[in-house]
Amino acid sequence: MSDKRTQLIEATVDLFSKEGFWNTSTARISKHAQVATGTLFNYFPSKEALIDAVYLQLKKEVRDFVLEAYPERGELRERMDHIWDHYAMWAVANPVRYRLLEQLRLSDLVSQAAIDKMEEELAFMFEVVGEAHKQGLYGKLPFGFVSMIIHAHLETTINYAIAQGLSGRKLKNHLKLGAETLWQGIGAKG
Amino acid sequence: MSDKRTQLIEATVDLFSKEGFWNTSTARISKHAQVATGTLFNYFPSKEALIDAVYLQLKKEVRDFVLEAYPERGELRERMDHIWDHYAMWAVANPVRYRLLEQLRLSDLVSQAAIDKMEEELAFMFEVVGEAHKQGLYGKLPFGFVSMIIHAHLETTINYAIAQGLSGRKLKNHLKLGAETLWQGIGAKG
DNA sequence: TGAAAAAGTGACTAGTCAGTCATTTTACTG
DNA sequence: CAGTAAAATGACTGACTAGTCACTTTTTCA
Repeated sequence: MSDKRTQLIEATVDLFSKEGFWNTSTARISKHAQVATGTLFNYFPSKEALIDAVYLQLKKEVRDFVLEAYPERGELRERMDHIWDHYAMWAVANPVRYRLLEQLRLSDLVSQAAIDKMEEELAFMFEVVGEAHKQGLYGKLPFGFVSMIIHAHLETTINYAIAQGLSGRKLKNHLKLGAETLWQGIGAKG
Repeated sequence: MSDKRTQLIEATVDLFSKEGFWNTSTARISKHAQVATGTLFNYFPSKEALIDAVYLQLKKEVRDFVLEAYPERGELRERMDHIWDHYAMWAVANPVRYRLLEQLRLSDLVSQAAIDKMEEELAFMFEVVGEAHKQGLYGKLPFGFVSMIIHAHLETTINYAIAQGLSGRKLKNHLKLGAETLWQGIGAKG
């Protein structure tokens, strides 16, 4: 991975976060990366390709963090908790990158190819949700609905933690509270 | 309210939904509204003012729908259910407008003044959340966290209903299920 | 009816954009 | 060193942008 490529991606993350996608021209990115405008297009054939690369880079960072010490062969609940905690901790430790990732996800700027590629690499996360469903942990709720609830609730838990600037033990407690609220809500009754 | 003003707002809603904000120029909006480019700027001093007007128009539509037959003096739970159901039903009946509203909310394109103005007009919705908090309905959860959860969960409930194309009795049942899940999750224990 | 006001028009301006390409600089090889 | 390939450069292009303004058409009302 070339040095200039990394510089360009980091400059893009920085400017997108500070100014938003739409106020960030390729010229500004090049300048910020201390590189000529043409050089950007030596590394990325188009602005869209650069955005894809930024998206994939950030997703890769999350995945790597979540997979650190991941209990591959542990109990379902243990794996779920690991993902929940690590995903949230990465987000809280990297709020700028997390926000950018969320914005990119909703923006239509990332190509379907890039999204597909990353969903493949994050498959292990979706698997645990499916596994829990098979074990009947969700009661009568439809699977698709539960998936959406889990995702939204994790996002909300993260957003609150970032807004409150939680860290350390307070963060741990909040994440636990968030998870409890979720399970209490979607858990099978009785 | 002038006819051309309405045409321009509707054309903007239409193009923003179809093409996104950033691929929609004032020239295209004018053309779509069958009006000259200059006419747009007779009605709105700038593109931003037009976007504000679109935002306020959509919010007004939601508010009017929610306030229809609103049980102003009813029990807290009755009022909450009314808001929950009507907000969601508007969204499901107007998915394009709902999506645009959500996107605008996250986009930084709407001026703070417009946001403030609308929050004032939607104050009655926030009040019920606060009232429920005072009655201790949320148990040990912090108020700010509960507010975010309620909002996110309503959004999720709506998104699932739209994705599944629910309507009629199926929609009613789904909304009830969504509300139950929420209360089961955030409700005070014991 | 006629004159003044209001509403509507679209060619135009000044500026921005993504992307190109002829040229220069750097890195490598023998 | 020389010779060559690869990398980097930045002035430039054509397409597009929000917004303007001198002008035309329509509406109003005495």
